[in-house]
Amino acid sequence: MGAPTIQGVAALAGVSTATVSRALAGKSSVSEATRARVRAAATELGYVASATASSLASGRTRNVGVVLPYLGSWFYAQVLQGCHRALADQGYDLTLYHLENHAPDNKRAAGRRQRLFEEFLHRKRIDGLIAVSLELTPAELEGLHRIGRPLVGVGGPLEGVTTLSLDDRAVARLATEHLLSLGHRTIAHIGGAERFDLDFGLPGRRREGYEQALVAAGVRPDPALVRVGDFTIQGGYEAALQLLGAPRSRPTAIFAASDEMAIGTILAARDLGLRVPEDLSVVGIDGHELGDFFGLTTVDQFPQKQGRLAAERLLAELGQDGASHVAVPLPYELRVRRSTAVAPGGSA
Amino acid sequence: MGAPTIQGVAALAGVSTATVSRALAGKSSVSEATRARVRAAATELGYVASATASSLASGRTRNVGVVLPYLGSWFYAQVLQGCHRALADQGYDLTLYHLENHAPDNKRAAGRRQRLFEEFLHRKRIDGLIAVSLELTPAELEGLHRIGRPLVGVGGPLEGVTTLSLDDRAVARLATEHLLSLGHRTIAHIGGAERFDLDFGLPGRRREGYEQALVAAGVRPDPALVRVGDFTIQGGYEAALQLLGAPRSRPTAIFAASDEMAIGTILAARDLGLRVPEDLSVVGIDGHELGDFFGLTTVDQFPQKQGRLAAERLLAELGQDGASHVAVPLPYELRVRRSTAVAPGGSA
DNA sequence: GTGAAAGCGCTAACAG
DNA sequence: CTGTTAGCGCTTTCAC
Repeated sequence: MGAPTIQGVAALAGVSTATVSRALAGKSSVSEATRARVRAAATELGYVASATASSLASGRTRNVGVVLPYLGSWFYAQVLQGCHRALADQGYDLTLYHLENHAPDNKRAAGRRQRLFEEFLHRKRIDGLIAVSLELTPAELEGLHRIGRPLVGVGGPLEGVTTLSLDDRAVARLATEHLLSLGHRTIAHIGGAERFDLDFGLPGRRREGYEQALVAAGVRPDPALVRVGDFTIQGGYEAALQLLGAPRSRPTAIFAASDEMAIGTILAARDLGLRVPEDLSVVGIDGHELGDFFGLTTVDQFPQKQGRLAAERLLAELGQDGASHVAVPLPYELRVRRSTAVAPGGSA
Repeated sequence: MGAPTIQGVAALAGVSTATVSRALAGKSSVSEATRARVRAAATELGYVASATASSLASGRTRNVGVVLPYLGSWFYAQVLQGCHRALADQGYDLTLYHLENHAPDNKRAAGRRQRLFEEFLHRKRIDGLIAVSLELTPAELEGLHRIGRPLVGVGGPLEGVTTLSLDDRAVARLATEHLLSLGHRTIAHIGGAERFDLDFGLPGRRREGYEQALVAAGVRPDPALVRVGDFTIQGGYEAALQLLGAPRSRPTAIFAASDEMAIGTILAARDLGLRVPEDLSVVGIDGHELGDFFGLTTVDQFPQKQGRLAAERLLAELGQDGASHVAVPLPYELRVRRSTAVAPGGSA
């Protein structure tokens, strides 16, 4: 007994296969009576249309690919979850393409990556693609366009691609202005090293926003107050130890470019016997789930919503045929918790 | 210009489409000379076989589904990553089916879940399925079998399904014995509440292992030393506060059923002014990435490897036709770091 | 070794 | 509103 086919349903309902197809696809050109009979037959047989056959015949797969780095990080998992839900609600499957951490000398990872852009993505299994935080080589970008399907990027500008992106400078300014408004003047920053194949210069833009806010407030940016972390708790911890260990120029506030680094900062402060926020204010970026537990003030960027918006955008482009290729700004919001307060001895 | 088809390759190579198919599929019945010509033609045209057409014709999709809960948690993301890599290395795509958190009154989530088991999984888009930590209703399980494809479970026994599972009792015994061997006698446990639709009684089994180890060492289990958390840092923190706040019967060691709860325990101890490990030893389960930072002693269960093993198992079942339906034990290993030490005033 | 031909199960004109 | 008729782009007998 193979699985039921459209033929079986047609026979049972006493109509042609074309009618079954139309009825089940919800086309308007089917009488309600017929549709009901077809539905009943389909249910009775437990019929579900074969995606492969349907795809081949129609040219639509009802499947979307998502290319994503760092599956292990909370942030990207949230984005993925947002994509998944939005797609599933529209009946779409999601095929996951994970891009591994890019160690330059890792041959195997490089091979996997190449195979992704040259083989997997070209199998016509997907109607469209969502690319999250990808910095691509020209060859890879060309490969992406060559698949000839709508493409939506999240988090970085891709040549000729609709992209949802966060205004990193504005976010960093907002975080820094929050600290300034509390009277802080010695504000340190833990950012990220500029890597080659990721982030689209994100660390740089956040640092710029930080400096812009300082300058606008008449505070002179001090390079000694800037450290780089690797966006992990540990990285933030270590950078914060350096910053807070300096006896002379210890900052009264630290703005970290990610919540995980901010949490590392809070832990470092504790280990040094500093109280947060009495002795040190800390603010991060992301809206990480742990932020609540640590009382972390942050600029939330709603990662799950980013995934949802990307999926909705892509589905829209699949619906109408004209791709727009616009840049869409992503929402963000300052979320004040217990890790920030008026500067010691200062006044707001 | 549509994408190149097998026809174009055949024409360019001067052979039939059948030969192109065979040559590219690596069948032995093609002369090396022909194969080389076909390869060259395919490369020249940038030809990649359409997965949908190939699937329809052959009945094999080269795609595997992964059903997974809690995408947001580090642990499951690791499992997924392990699956993905193993599958991709064999040329398989991975279609992700995320099962949302099961709030009993959440109609939308329940609807999504039902649709998954009755529609998405039956579209013949996948050759097989990996089910991670799913506790299913009989109807859902029946639905899974009805798709008529190989099935591999991770983390819980599914009726008539090959399952990779951790010996939770043994793991809990190992963790507890580690503490006992350091001279601890007042050992508390932070476990999980038994939920209805998940975990296969995992919290219960871990608690049993804990009690077995105690009894074997001549220590009488004390229900007052057991608290439930929700497997998060926050949950562990709160449970630990309760445990450590009791002035009379404060434990010298805490065994948490997950690393995240163990980390919460460490943070709670710090907030109470207790030193780890001098005043309190802490051990967890998982092998969480944060364990290193916090110096957490744990029983590692290699989640990424779990995903890889599941994928390899499934691919094996796809290769040979006979499903085995055996239970495969998962590896684990005690990993001693700085959070455990000899009991205060005791001796090992 | 290679080619011809028959589908895989569905959708999409085109008629009526 | 419904049926008939071609395929979608491959894989796979079955011949040669």
